[in-house]
Amino acid sequence: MSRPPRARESVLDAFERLLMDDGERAATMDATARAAGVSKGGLLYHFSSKDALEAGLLSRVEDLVTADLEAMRSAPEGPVAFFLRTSVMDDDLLDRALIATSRLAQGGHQEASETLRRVRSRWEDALRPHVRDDAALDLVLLVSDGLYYNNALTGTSLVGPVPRGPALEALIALVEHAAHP
Amino acid sequence: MSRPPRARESVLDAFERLLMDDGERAATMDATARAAGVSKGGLLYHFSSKDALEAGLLSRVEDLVTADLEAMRSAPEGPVAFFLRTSVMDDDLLDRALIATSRLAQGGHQEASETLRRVRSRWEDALRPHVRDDAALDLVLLVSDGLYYNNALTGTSLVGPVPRGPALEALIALVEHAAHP
DNA sequence: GTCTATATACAGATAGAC
DNA sequence: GTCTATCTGTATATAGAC
Repeated sequence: MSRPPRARESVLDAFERLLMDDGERAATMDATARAAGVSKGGLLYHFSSKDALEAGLLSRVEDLVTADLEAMRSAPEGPVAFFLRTSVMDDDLLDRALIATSRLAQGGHQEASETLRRVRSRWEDALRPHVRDDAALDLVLLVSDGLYYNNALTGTSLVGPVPRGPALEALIALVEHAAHP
Repeated sequence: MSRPPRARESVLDAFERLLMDDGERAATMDATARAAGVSKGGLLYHFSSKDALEAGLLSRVEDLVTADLEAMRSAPEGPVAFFLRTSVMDDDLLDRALIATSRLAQGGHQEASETLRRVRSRWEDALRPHVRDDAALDLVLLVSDGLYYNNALTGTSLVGPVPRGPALEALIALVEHAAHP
């Protein structure tokens, strides 16, 4: 399990950022290389094709979700509240990777869609024991999806319609009350 | 208030469909013309640039939302249940236009993002009198966003993770119970 | 109103120097 | 490992025939 080269990670970071901020169309090899501070040839040494670059992003997502599930299991406030709270984007590694992946998926990228489905199903399995029934599980997941969707729309910028602070706490309390067994 | 030319509408339909099914990148002028059964020159007669084509989609969305708000006001089951039920994609005119618009928005299209924000705010205003408080309003809107997000991901295809039939009824009941004044 | 032909720009990818 | 130069395909847009 070797640590990946630093330049490779910078390229992935830049690719994510471009997908988030400007969308799939703007996230070209050229723009990614420029944003990462390498030449196109340099990028192509680490990722020999656009497909390889995209695959790199997807595998990063899976790793980050594994870590997130671990944190969720041991969260003092409980998995449901933890899950909802961390669905409000904090610009952390997982949030960025997930939004970038959903940009790819919405661009028709088959494997990106499958990755998102698989990720959602892993969360589903982790949350199921902590909610009353299937409707409650749907509720929790859909609220989380809604939060991600809004975060993805506003990109990294400004204030969106996503509840924060006391409004977020009230929302979590409401969902918890509706969802708990 | 003249009826728009039929060819123009076909072009918009094709553009929507391409955005939904294959994403922003695939929704080129060329592909749109081909799918609408006209030549590129023919398309450019109706929409003199890509910007004009995108603007045509956005103005269609606003019109459809106006009609939807009218229907929501007079829905027998009440605005909240109507809103949630129609957030599960039925492949109707509004659903298609909205998903296509969100593809544009996620491609970095500024006016598309603004249109979606404006639309969301119109729904917000229509729903506010029918829910208990702000947290309940957030809940209803976020569940709807979550439904749209999942519909948008699975595109027009197959079964996604979106609840249907009895599962949808259970979800609506749960949200109604949590949200009603 | 709708077509073909073409100009210009930029995408992904290859070759090979350093 | 990283660079420059270049090939090939395709996107938007223009010009002008029918």
